[in-house]
Order: sequence, then C-alpha cells, then structure tokens
Amino acid sequence: MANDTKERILAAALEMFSQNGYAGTNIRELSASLGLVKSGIYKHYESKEAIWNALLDEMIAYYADHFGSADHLPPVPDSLEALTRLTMQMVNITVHDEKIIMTRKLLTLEQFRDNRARELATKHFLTGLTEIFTHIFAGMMEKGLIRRDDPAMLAFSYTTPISALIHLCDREPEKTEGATRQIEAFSRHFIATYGVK
Amino acid sequence: MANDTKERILAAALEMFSQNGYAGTNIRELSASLGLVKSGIYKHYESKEAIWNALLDEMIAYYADHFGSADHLPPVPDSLEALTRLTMQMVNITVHDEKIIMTRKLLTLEQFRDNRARELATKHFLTGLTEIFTHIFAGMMEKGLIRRDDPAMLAFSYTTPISALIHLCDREPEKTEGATRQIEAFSRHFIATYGVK
DNA sequence: TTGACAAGTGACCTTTCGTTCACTATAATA
DNA sequence: TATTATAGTGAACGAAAGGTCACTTGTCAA
Repeated sequence: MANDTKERILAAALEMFSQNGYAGTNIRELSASLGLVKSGIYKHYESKEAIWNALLDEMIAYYADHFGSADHLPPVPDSLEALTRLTMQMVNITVHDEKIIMTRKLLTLEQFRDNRARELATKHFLTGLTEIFTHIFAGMMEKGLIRRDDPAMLAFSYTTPISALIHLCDREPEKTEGATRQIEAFSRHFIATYGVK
Repeated sequence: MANDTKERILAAALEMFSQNGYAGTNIRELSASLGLVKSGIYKHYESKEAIWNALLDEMIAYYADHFGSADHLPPVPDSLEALTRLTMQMVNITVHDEKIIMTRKLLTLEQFRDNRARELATKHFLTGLTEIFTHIFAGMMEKGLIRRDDPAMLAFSYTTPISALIHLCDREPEKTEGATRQIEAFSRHFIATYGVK
C-alpha cells in the first residue's frame, strides 16, 4: 500500500517543533496541517514522543550520512579566493534551505531538554564545522596558501563568527542578506590576515 | 505590607522558563516552587503571560542599565596581557553566574516566539559584545598595542568565537572548564596575530 | 469475489492546563 | 477596637491536551 504519510508526519513535525518547540506543539494542529484528524496520527506513531524520537533518529542519521565521515569533506581550495567561494557556497545553502533552517531552530529549542538534541546541537553549531575547516586549513597550509599555524585554532576562529551570523539569520530572517555580506567581508578579512600573499 | 513575593515569582519564573521554556512551564509547579498554591500567583500577576512580560521588562531594563550606555564600557586594557585578563574576568562571570546563564537560556528558547526576546537575544549574543570590544580595540590601536585594522571587524572576530563557547557551556555545563581554557587559548592566539610586539 | 489489512474518522476518555472565586488569616490603619 | 486591604487557600471551571476505540473505507492478494 503506497503511503508516505509516515514521512509527511515527520516533515510536518519538523516544521511545527522548530517553530513552537516540542511542548508548544499539539497533535491536533500537526494532524490538521496534513489534512487528517488527530487520531489518524496514531496509526503511524504511537505517541507524540515517538514522533519526536523518530524525527531525531532521522536527523542524526542524516547528519552521520552527510557530515559524519571523511568521505564528505569538501576539496581543499587551491586559492584564497576559492576559500571564500567555497565558504559562501556553503553559507548560501545553509541560510536558504528551509529544512536546514528548521533543523537548526529545532536543535536550538530542544538542546536543554533532550540529550540527543544537545549532542547534535554541539556538532551542528560548533564541532562539525570546525572539523571540516581544520582539514581545509591544514591542506591550505600544505599548499602554502595560508601561513603555518594551528589549523584547528584557525578553523575555530573562522567558523564560529560565521556560525554566529547564521544564527542571526535564523532569528531575524530579514537580516539574511546583510549577514551574508558580512560573512563574505569576514572571510576576506580573515584571508588578508592569515593568507600568504 | 512588606512582601517580596512578586519578585520571588519572577525569580522562579526565570528558573522554570529557562529550563522548560514558556510553553513547557506550568503555573502549578511555579507556585509550588515558591511554597504556595497555584491560585496564590494570581494575587500578584493576572496571567502566565503577564509574568512572562514582567520578566522580560526586567531583563530589558537590566540590560539597558548595565550595558546600554557608554558609561559602563570597561577601561581600555593597557597591555596585551591585560586584554586576556579582562576577557577571562568577563567570561568567568558570565559562565558561572546562574542568573546570567538562565537569562541566556531563556532568550535562546524564546527568541523565535517573542519579538522582544528576539531583539534582546541579538544584543546579548552578538551586537552587545561586539560594540564593547569595538571600543576596546579602537582604544588599543590608539595606544599602539594592536595593529591598525577595522576595530569593528576585529571585535566581531574576537567576540563571536568566545560567544560560541559560552553557548557550549550553557548546553553542556560539564564542559565549562575546558571551554574556559579554550577561550583563554583563543584570546592569546588572537593577540599573537593582531597584537603589536 | 472475497477476505484481510492498512489508513483514516469521529466520538469519547482522562489528565492537565490556566483561571476564577468565595473564603480565611494577618497585619496595618483609622 | 473596629475596619480594611493584602496574601494566601482550596474547591471548582471550561478549555485544551494526549490518547483510545469501534467503525468505515479503499486496496491488494488469494
């Protein structure tokens, strides 16, 4: 029996949980947004908490698939300009893709309540990006594009300001364009500081 | 009639709202934590939302009082080492003071729901610190302690990584000590980059 | 064609929520 | 001392929450 309701429920749950939080979301509205009555939900998930857990399972699996292994590391840029290009490409995806935005918001809202959300939040907001750019900066140092320094420290110094502006976009979406420009300016300033001329 | 119940309610509300969010907090528990029965609350505030608004009023006023004007800017450090000292002093307060921690958590949880929380979150997490350190770096450039550069950009580059680690402390308090050390290491690395030897 | 089953409905249940209200105890005021 | 306002109690209320269940419908396999 061809049916995608189970996944549509998760999509709707992501939307509502990321907007109103877990406690602020009720099953009636969630069902209604899918065009069904609330008891219908329980044919697919046994409880509100089960929906939450399934959603987190999916998010954790997605993260592991896309950022979890060294296979998915982006290629090391071969010029300073290419570093900014790569950065802006990643940033533009992350601040405009609705699903990614909702994922961040959800992790923001539930990080203090749920341990798995807490862990994933730290990866999403801090360690994940830092690891990727540690690899990138190490590679660029090898190539002589960036001054020899601690690549992890540079990655941390590079990604956390960008992360701060991404959070600003989540909070005040009307500032997205300005924040994006500021990220680019920051990237160029960073390169001016650490890049080898 | 000497009574501080009204303020004790706000203190308890800060505690519960910052832990469970507005929607996840109920008046029964809130009252119980103060040793009174839930109807007693309504002698002091007319509704749950009124408590929320009063709490936000207080937070906004507190912020304006303590960080709102140029009067409260810290003195410009007169050595590179003093910059790290000042930084660590500010950080140690902010990651150990329970009330400040709860304020950040509350803003984190309610930034998408309430417009005033949204604005205050941006100040707390981004623009506030950046402004303070723009002033500091401008002053240190004047004194020849830091290489001439855009002070606002340096302030942004300096404060947002620190902010990211403060958020980590809020999320995973057991990492507070490690994060503090990392902030100090970052501060010294920053100085090694931008400081004038 | 029929039987089985998955998907969806609508009425209903229990619990919990925020809120109200009549009442009591207390302590300052006239 | 009598009065009055304040702080707090406990029972009750309606609304909304999460969840159950008997039932209908539509689809596929035998």
